[in-house]
Amino acid sequence: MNARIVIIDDEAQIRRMLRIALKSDGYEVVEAENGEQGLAAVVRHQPDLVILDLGLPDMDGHHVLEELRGWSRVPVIVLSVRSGDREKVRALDAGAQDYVTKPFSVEEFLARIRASLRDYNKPDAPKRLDDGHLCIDLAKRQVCVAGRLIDFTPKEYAVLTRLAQSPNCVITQTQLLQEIWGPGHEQDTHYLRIVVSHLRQKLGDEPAEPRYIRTEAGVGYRLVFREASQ
Amino acid sequence: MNARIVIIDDEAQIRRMLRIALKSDGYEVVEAENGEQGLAAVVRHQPDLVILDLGLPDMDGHHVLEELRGWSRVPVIVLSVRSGDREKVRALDAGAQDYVTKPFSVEEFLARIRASLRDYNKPDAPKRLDDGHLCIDLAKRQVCVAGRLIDFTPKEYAVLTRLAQSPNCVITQTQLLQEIWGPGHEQDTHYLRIVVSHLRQKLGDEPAEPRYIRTEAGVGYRLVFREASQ
DNA sequence: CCGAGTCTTTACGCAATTTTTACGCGTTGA
DNA sequence: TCAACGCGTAAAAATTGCGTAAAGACTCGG
Repeated sequence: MNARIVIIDDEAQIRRMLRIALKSDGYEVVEAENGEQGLAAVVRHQPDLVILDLGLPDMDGHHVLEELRGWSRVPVIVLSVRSGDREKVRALDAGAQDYVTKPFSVEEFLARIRASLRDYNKPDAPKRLDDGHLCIDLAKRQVCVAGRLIDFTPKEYAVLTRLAQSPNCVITQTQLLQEIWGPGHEQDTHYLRIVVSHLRQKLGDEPAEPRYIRTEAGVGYRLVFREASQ
Repeated sequence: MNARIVIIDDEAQIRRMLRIALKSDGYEVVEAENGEQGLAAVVRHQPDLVILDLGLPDMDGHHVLEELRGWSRVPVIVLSVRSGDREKVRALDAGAQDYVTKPFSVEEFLARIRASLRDYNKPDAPKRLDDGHLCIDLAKRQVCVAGRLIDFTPKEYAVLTRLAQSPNCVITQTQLLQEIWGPGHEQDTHYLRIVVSHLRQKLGDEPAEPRYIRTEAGVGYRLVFREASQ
């Protein structure tokens, strides 16, 4: 989960300071001391964010940003001693997420990094289970069986996704009843049997030899998933 | 294409300057001179960006941001005379996209607005949906059905486009009510039913087997789109 | 100040979902 | 062997939520 950050800056001092600050915040850091190295590092390490100094020895920082934007939309925070409007406008319009002028406060800089990562990495958790036959898309709230979209009632969907959250693990009856029907329904196990029955019908599961929802007698249920992706 | 921007600032001078600069760049501008007015304006005008001054007469700017983030993810650029790290870190971590210290360069400020608008409107949000029968153009704010332009009331349009921003995903009733009717209306689900009813009529959708707006009972609604083009 | 358009309130028929009730089947243990 | 128990299924009854219409309240521009 630790974000990876590429620093492109020719000053070893700045790199050192940033590296220490970033690592202590749990980021993975990759350093590059010129534009060419920087672009190579972005290709190689696929970072979640890039810190780019405009004053590089081999090529103009604006040029680096321009080239980068030709094939990547990774968020870039530009760093510069130059504080002229023109520079800032140019960098921001070229696709930089933010522009920070040296000298800067480390705390503020880290906060700007957090903001960039947060805002950019929004579509990050498309949780999905798919084994070719059954596909559960938690983000879209959609379930397919053999390519067919299936409709579920709220309770049915809740039970199925609760099981899907911990594939291949037994979820106890009490747990399911408490979490879905609310406290005070721990004894109503027949609700569960009915819902599971409907689920198996819609999933094309035979209760004698169920492919997906296995019964653990007296305990609870388990969703069996072979090729579970993350 | 014209983005709408809400300015929340108590100083008429600053508002005036921003208004002139923003309008000359083609933005639609709405002004508010305190926090309460500002929040109301965001609910009412559904802006694409918010400019928020931290020094407001009625409530703390941080508090405004906090409340706003409870129900909206519209990008916010914070404006302040205070330049302390703590302030900046707090605002950025609370969900601000950017933090600009007064006095500031108008050119730079406009560039930061362009950057925020550009970066925020990127994630998986197609500006235009078209399946041959229904065409939703979010940029032009136009909707066609079978080649005919359709008129919608503001609420109808807001619901439709909110659904269109995440095609094929369920948007919960609470989400729709909070984002469009504002906080405090989470329970008024019948508003939604009425608006959806009107939308289906205008879209030529039968509620029994809806082609476009599908009901997820007890949860929310989903805009079904097969051939979503760019 | 008025009227058109919009939003809110109110009301009611209908459909879907949940809960209740009932019954058959296999396993287990006395 | 058979009674008790947990499970699965199928129906009903009850409850909840949905869709629509229509009337009153509100807003805004002229």
